[in-house]
Amino acid sequence: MSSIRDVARLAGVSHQTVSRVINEHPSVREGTRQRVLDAIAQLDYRPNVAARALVTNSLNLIGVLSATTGEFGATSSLTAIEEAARAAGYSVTTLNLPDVSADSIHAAVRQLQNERVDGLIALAPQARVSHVLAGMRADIPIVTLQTASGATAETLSADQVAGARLATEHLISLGHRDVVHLAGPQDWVEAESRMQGYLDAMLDADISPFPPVRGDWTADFGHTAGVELAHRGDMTAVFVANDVMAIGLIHGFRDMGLEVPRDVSVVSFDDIPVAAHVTPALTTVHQDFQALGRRALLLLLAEIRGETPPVLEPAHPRLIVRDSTATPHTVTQP
Amino acid sequence: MSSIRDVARLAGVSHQTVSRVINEHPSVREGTRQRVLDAIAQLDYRPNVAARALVTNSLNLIGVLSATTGEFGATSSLTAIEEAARAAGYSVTTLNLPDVSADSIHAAVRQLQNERVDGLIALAPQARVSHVLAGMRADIPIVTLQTASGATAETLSADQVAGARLATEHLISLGHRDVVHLAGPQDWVEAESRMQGYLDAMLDADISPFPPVRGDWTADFGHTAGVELAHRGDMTAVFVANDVMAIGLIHGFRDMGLEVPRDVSVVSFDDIPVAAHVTPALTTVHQDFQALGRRALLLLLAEIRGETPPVLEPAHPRLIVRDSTATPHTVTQP
DNA sequence: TTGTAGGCGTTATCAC
DNA sequence: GTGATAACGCCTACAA
Repeated sequence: MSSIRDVARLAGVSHQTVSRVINEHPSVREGTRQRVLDAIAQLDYRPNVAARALVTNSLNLIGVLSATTGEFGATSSLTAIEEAARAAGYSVTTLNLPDVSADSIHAAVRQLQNERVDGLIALAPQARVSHVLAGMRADIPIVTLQTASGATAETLSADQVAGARLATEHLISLGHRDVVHLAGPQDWVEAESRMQGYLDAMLDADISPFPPVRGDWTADFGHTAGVELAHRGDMTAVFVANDVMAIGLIHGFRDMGLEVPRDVSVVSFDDIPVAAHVTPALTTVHQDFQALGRRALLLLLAEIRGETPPVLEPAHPRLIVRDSTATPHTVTQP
Repeated sequence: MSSIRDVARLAGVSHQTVSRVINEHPSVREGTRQRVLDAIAQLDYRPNVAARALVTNSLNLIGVLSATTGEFGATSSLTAIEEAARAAGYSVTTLNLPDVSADSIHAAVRQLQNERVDGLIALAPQARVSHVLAGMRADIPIVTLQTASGATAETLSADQVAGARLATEHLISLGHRDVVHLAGPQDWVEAESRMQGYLDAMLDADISPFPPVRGDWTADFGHTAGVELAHRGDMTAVFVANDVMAIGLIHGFRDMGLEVPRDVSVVSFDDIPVAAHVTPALTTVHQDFQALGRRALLLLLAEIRGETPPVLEPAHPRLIVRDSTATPHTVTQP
């Protein structure tokens, strides 16, 4: 593997001139530049990132701390982050948290710092993670994605509350009053925001909300919840915090002889790729996870470069109405 | 940020001794070792990876070249790779291919080499990608994941053919003879293997197979195919190359008044998390994508270290029978 | 516009 | 067992 000096020798210049060409320094005569470029091509020379990092003190690397388990949203955001980062000349290293204890979070951040990342994006929707992060004051910029609470670190999210309100209001506008919320895990900021949107919508309509059912995002839990709610039988609609749980919920309902939307309406959140194809097709709130990822990266780069961060208005989720909602049974058959 | 010399000064030794302690060199007196360790802790010293990489010529970095679009399988494997790599002391950088042209593949490998990865795993199920990779002879080890064809590079995969055969034989054993295969894209090795399994099973049972329908893995395509196949109406069962397409297919069938499994049976591949909860619950072939990822990493590490690669027997997919299959209509109602 | 000197933080080599 | 010295490949600063 040839070095900058080999190129210099071949081009008949000093290694410093080669460095200038590589870094696009303006004061290099065009002829010299060409000779150097030729030599570079001829030797298939590639700058050594380690050597450069040693002196510039930056590897042009950003870290992603992920506490997700391959959900659709997180995966989409991650891909977007990676692409945007490379486009900006940074490479990306990902670290999956084994659990969300303060210890593993500390260890993970420490590890990423040891790897000399220039900044890091936390793809960690659990409130606890953002809190631990906020309380750590690592000496690199950190942007937390998909988290709504202000905390200390830079945070960013779609407007989950508005989306949830949209979903709930859709049910109410159809005539539902007995609307249950199947929520996400307590610790997740998104879960809280979506619940907030539900509560807001219910109270605005002068309906007293039910105590929410706490789920864990999985289809399996949704199924269990479906069976239980069918037993209770005191609601005509459910707002579910994500599509995957909704699919399980509908399954549970069916096992108990309840059909959606004939007997119960269901609205959920995310618009995963199969949402339009399951039976019934899901009425759901669509989010642009990729845009979210790109924006997180923009924010982080601004912080790394010490620029003033761009002003980013929150993304606006929108409701997609499909087959899982209808006017309530009791209303259509008085 | 303190350096090895700061530690040396504080511990009253030479920087070289500190280096020995860090690298667990045997010949350091225990007392000295402790003093150095204390100094390290006191200064919160962290080795500079760039400086180390400069002299060892390795960043302890492995690259993952991904040509997938967030499918369940690829995502699971990627996570497993990342975790296994970190456990082995390597960090991971991911590069998503914008497209699978030879140019982008070349550029991507080049980019990863510029980043000084010690080896790379291609999470690229398209045959073309493995071919381009095999023809490139980059000067770093490359392991290709989820690819069955031998090619030149190290490859690794679950036994897709066996899994597909299992699925098809299940249909045949139920009494189906008119079994259509909704395949994956032509270029994907997995798609080819699954088709091969279908063909094998059909021929073994002395049934002449249908020409397969080419899909693209998406639920949307599945839906289109469902509508078309319903028009044709010449089959009693479909073996679909993945669950997501199967969900779309069933949707398309339903739009045309065909119920699964009453009118048509469907078997698919992957066992994604919602497979058990959609209606009807999918009979499908389960694969352990995480194990696949871990094995890919094992193979790569062996190559990087110049060891003889471990002998890995292919993973054995298994069939999970749920509700989407039944005995054929024409047989149950003679 | 171009070249020379020095140093970034670490490991390897060879003394002692 | 420990230390001095020389790289590793590059960039910054300064000199020509």
